[in-house]
Amino acid sequence: MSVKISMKDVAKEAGVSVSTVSRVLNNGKYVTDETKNKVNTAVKKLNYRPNVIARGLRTQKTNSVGLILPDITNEFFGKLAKSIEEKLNEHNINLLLCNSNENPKIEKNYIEALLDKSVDGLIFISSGFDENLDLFPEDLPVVVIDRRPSADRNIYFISSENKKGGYLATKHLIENGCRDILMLKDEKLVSPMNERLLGYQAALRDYNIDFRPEYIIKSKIDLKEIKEKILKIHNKIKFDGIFAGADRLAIGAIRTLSKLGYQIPADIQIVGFDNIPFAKYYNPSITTIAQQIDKIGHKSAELIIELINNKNMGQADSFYFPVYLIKRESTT
Amino acid sequence: MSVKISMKDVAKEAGVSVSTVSRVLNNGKYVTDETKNKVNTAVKKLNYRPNVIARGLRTQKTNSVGLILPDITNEFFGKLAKSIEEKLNEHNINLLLCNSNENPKIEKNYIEALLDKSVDGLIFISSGFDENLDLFPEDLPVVVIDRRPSADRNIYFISSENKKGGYLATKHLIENGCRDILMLKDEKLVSPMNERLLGYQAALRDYNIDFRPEYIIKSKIDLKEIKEKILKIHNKIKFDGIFAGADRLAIGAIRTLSKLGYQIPADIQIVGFDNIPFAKYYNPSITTIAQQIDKIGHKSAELIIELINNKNMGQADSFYFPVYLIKRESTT
DNA sequence: TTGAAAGCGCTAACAG
DNA sequence: CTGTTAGCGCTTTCAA
Repeated sequence: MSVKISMKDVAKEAGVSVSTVSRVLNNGKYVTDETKNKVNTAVKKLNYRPNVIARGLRTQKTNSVGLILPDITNEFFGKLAKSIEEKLNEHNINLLLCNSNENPKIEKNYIEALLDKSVDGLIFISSGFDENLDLFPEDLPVVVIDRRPSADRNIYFISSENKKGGYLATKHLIENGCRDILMLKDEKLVSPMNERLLGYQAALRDYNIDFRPEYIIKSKIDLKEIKEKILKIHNKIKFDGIFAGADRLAIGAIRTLSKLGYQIPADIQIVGFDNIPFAKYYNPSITTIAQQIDKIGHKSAELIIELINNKNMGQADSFYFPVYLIKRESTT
Repeated sequence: MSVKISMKDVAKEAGVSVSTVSRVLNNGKYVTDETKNKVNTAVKKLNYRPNVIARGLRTQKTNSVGLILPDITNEFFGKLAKSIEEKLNEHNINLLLCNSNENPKIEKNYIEALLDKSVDGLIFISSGFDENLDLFPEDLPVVVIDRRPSADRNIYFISSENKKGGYLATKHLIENGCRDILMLKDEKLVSPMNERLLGYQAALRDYNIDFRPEYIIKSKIDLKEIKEKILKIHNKIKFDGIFAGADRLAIGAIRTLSKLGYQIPADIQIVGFDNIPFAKYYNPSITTIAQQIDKIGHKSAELIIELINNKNMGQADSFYFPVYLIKRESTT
């Protein structure tokens, strides 16, 4: 079975020329039903499958899209990847997935590899090193998600209403009686977390609570590191509420504080961000800000497809998806 | 910048022929250092990058490997994908990732798409529908992970010592005093869970405890479904220990039982499987059987590379990686 | 050591 | 409506 069948074989079998076979396979315009049948029969009989490499060489299209993201094991990116892939698959577009591991060097290699592979478009979640954006050719369809490029590039961007999320979380804590509210965030300079921080600050301001920089706790989004940070500050700073910029941070915090003897939410209330599946099943379950990951993923896929089919869409747009608070046991 | 540079341009710039350029780029054999220099200079100057599509058409190699797995948002598969990708990346091989979503139909489409793309090899985690294995051409390098194909195919297979894991978990519970031990497993007929079940049964036998089929609780690996199952049986069946075939199942069970008022581990002890990152940070932290996912991933990648480079490796092997128990708070 | 030329499998003018 | 032909960019004989 392993002998490769080409269009030539089909053409011979059907008694027509290769171009006719090609026509039938591609759109069927200008072909009699009879020839069409002959060709289709031959295709079936020989079990012919077009060689997409050859087609790609000729058409300069590969029907593939690259996705570069920082870490597939992070449930946010994992779900995003899944929903993007789902949508692309509906359109018979393949996804080339690349983990940059938050490493600009690896990210650069991947961008180049994907360009070499002639992907039709690129969906990009930055590791935070904006210079890599310069690697994209002008005419390559690109959609950036989640982490906004700081430079004033004319680029499509999709994310959640992060600032609003930070505001909602903080407001919820304040209205529940918290006055000394920590924020847990990552260390990135440019990231959705900074928007969340802005929301946090805005809420404090609206409720006439002073913002204190030492209440911002920075940590990688890593259970172990956040544990160490909490241990380090819990008896130096007095606090009755925590806005964690990611559910992972919330989990690390809850676990650590519980071990220290604090009651959640009686002593300390906590709000997370992302609504990862475990948030609902943690002990206690975690109040969190939900992002509509599926919508973001599907929109990205749809947008990249649109850009591929119609490269001149003019001024690039940004899209921000709504977030909402889900009340659970970690707040009163 | 967006004008595509081809070998022709480089040849012209360097004042040599395309075949010489090709030689320099590929191995540099039979070329004077002088010509080599001229070519390399031209390559740099023009910022030339070879067109991998054209090369693929010519050489029938694509330097890419397909990975089909059931669900990237499952942390086990996510980590696996990451470690596979890592290793392949070291060898400049690209990974085409496909989510079958546990759906044989989608899986079939992906297999065909990957074959069409002329991937050099395929790493495969089955959705459980063995017929799809028949789609692989005889001469395609294939490595199957985790879910063993039932048929007697001559195929490379890699997984953990699942039976031993089930044994260790159950033994631990028994030695901690449990006598009525539930096992939580998925509903798949062919899967690592069945090996784990065998280990569970073996341990019961070794300790002279009767195996009772009604103590096997079947559920999708889904927090919500396991919750429903637990609610349904907790006052029908008396039990003092649970071996959960996956940490997700353990989490669903712990959460549900806690809400019902049971103390973990005082009333009921629980052992999970996989050692997902959250296992350590759950409340209570979860005793679990750890798989060496990185080793499995790296081995798969190395193996597929070997198979690609040397297709006739004769009789296919199987590899089983050790597992071990990590003691945490969910058992005494 | 180098160059000319064929051809991988396909699509897209162009001619008929 | 169909066939002939050129050529996408590269590698690989073959001849020089």
